[in-house]
Amino acid sequence: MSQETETPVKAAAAATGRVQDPDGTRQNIIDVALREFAEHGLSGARIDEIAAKTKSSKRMIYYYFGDKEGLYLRALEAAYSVVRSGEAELDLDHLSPVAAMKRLVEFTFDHHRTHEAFIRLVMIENIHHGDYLRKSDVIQRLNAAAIDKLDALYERGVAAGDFRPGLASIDLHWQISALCFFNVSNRATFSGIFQQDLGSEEVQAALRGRTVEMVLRYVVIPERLPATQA
Amino acid sequence: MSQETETPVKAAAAATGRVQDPDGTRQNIIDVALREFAEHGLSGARIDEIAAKTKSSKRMIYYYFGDKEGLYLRALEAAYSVVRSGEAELDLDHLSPVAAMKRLVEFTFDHHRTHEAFIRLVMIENIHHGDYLRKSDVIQRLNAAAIDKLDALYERGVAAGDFRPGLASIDLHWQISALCFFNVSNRATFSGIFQQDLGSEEVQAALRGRTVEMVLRYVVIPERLPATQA
Amino acid sequence: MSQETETPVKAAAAATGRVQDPDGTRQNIIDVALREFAEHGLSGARIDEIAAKTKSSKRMIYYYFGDKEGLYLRALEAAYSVVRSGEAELDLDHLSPVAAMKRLVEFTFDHHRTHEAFIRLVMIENIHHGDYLRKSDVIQRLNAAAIDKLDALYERGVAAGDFRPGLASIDLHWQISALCFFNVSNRATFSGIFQQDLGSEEVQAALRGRTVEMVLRYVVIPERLPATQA
Amino acid sequence: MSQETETPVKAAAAATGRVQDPDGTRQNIIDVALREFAEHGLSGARIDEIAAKTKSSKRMIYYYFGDKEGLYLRALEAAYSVVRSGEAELDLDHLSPVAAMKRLVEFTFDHHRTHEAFIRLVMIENIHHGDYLRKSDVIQRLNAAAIDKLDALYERGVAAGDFRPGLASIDLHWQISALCFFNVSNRATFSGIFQQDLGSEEVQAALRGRTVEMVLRYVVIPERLPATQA
DNA sequence: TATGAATGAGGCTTCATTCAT
DNA sequence: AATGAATGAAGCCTCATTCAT
Repeated sequence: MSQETETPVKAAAAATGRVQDPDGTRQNIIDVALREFAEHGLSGARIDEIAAKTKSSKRMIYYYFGDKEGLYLRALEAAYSVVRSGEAELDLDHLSPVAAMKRLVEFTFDHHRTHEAFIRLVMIENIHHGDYLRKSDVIQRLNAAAIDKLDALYERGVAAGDFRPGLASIDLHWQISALCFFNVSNRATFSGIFQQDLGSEEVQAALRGRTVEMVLRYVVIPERLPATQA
Repeated sequence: MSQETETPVKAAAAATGRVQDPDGTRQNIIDVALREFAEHGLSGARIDEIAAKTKSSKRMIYYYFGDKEGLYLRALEAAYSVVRSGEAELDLDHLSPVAAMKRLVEFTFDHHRTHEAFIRLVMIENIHHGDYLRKSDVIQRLNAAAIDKLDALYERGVAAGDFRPGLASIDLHWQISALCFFNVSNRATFSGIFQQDLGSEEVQAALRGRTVEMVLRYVVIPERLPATQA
Repeated sequence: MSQETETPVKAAAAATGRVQDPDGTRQNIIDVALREFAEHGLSGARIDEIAAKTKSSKRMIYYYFGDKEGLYLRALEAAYSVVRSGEAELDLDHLSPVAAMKRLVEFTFDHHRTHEAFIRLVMIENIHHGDYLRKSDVIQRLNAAAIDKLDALYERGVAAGDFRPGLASIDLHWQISALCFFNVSNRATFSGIFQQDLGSEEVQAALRGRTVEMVLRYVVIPERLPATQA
Repeated sequence: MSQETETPVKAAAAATGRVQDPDGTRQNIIDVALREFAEHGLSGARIDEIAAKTKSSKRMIYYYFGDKEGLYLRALEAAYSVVRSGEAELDLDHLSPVAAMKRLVEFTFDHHRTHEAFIRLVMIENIHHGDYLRKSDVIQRLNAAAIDKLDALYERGVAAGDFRPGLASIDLHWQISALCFFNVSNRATFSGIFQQDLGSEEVQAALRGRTVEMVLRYVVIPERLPATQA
């Protein structure tokens, strides 16, 4: 989250331990804040606690972010930014449409699962009715290209005769997201109610498989389904 | 949520003019608390605000519920209780397996959609890692029978040759829940990012249809799918 | 400023030293706040300092007055209230118009001089462009009758042929106020610049005499001026 | 307030593009500080705000003035300096004593009215018991000659038989100041209480006329009063 | 001479909770 | 059973000031 590029200033900072390094200070605060807000929510997080876990001070939080809400917004943006940049690494072009779709769903499932802080921030943001997300130009821009990959893949699959025509990729995105998001967001209550730990590797592998299956059965023409799904 | 039944105590209370209705007072507090916790979260909700919206006073909250967390737990239980009792009214036995499954998904979709406070409380509870839910015997009991209906239906469908065998009803429940829950829980951010209001009647109707379709394609044997889904 | 009427509750409060006494608590806070705001201004006064000098706590300030500005407003109202009720004791009817006018000016001069906290609060309020005063219904009401006495006196004097006709009592009030107010409000800088202490009894007596003389020469017909002023 | 005169240094600064104009920087800071202190008081004014409105930076304020109080003192001195130098332009010698006195009062009235920032700083300084003024040699010197003009005029008027003998010019100065100062300093509260705007041109003209009248009636022998005042 | 980054102390306010009646 | 008054701890935020470059 904080890929530092080596500069003289930062080198000095690293050496002495406490020299001026605006970007480093900012990023460090955001990193800590992201974790704290993800863990405790906007009202539950404590500025004092965030400051304490930071390399700098409470005062600097206000210096750079104005107030608690300003910091929360930057943390939210950082979370989206990290996740989206991770998604960019996914390469589907060399796979057949069906294999690519399988890969996409698996990737999304794993990606959500390994970015719990992001999931929790999105939950928290929804509790706040999306008020902060709506204020952020950054997030708007980041997500503009979020479904481009899926869109291209779907068109390719339809052209190849593998996918059912007539679906909208934003709807597909919604469905994939729902399953992958819920797996992380509601694990605690679901596990609690049905008295079983959904977080274990075996259960997760099974859930992942069923999620892939569900999406493929929805999108792929029955005859083109892989044998394991038939 | 607070259907009052006439009791001697309440009659007396009404007669003397003094409000002496323990159960009514308790229930009224819970009703208010449920709304406030659903809106603002556990740390975001304010005891003062809850008390002010109550027919009684802050002192009574502590008298009946001990502290803020105690009140939150009761509100959470009340939310689950209301939702589960609503589900009990669903009658699937007179429908064919496929029609019944369609009905079940539609019901779940609508039920979640019309019980936003419940959804939000579950989100909040997940933010708290399910700590309070785990403490509650009431919720455990309530949910024990939550998937009985689905279980019975699935068995009936398999026996009739309509459903694929080999699925676990708890998994089906997970998948249906994921789609229906996400529809409410993440509407704000999803709408925000893709710049369209997912809450409108038309969009909701479409989402509902696709959710049904996704489940049916997953469960029902292709040949037995209704024409509209083929 | 805090005329307490003996009640059982207050008797108990006085006995134990710290029992519930809302009015007493409120009044005590206002008394302290009035002094602190008069001494340091709105931004200069410290809530902590006010609370420390109070019989109760910082928390009670917010309980009763909401915030610092709310407390300031009540202190301002209290200051006006005290001054106006003091003025009510002045009885001019048994004196001749000229003697009464002399008496009125002397009274105003002394009254301002002995209510320095009030003067300072009014200065402070003027620094704030009268924003708080304008919000206060209480002050508006209090001052409605502020110049009634002067008005009646002036009319009587004109009718008796002692006073010049054609003056407006609000203008007279303005002039008397200016001289008596300035005596207190600007004493520090005036003394500082001209290197003499204007606060001594002798200088004050002289200033008072000249103030009376200035007003009488302005209002009274020359022939009717008392010998000492001629 | 900051009439810049061309100097070699400034020329160089303009040439190189780098701002290197100590006096200009200092004066600019004082100008801004004067306005801010006048508007918000010593404790109410913000160093950050002053710095922001300055052409230079916060660091320069500390470099030139040491601390906030040092800056306030220089601003106070600047305010007195500006006002006194304005007064120097008043020429009374070519007028008759009575006309000159009228002119002096009118001038003072207008001068105060058009230098509200000065008036407010004096109010603020009085709130601080004149502590800073007393520290300033500059102000002491400036004001030494403040009443010389009035003194000379009064002596001339007495010699001409126009003015009453036996008055002290410092007392006259006090009275004139009181009326002219109050007109500005207490306009907000006076307007607020009597629900009329004292700042309008008409009302100000009337107040000015009455102030002149009051002073003339106090100083001038009745027979020598101008017809309009009789 | 000049600047942006950094700071510690202290300011105002809010919170869940308890007390006295 | 019920109420308004009271509280201590802790929360968010701001201030004048200094440091590193």
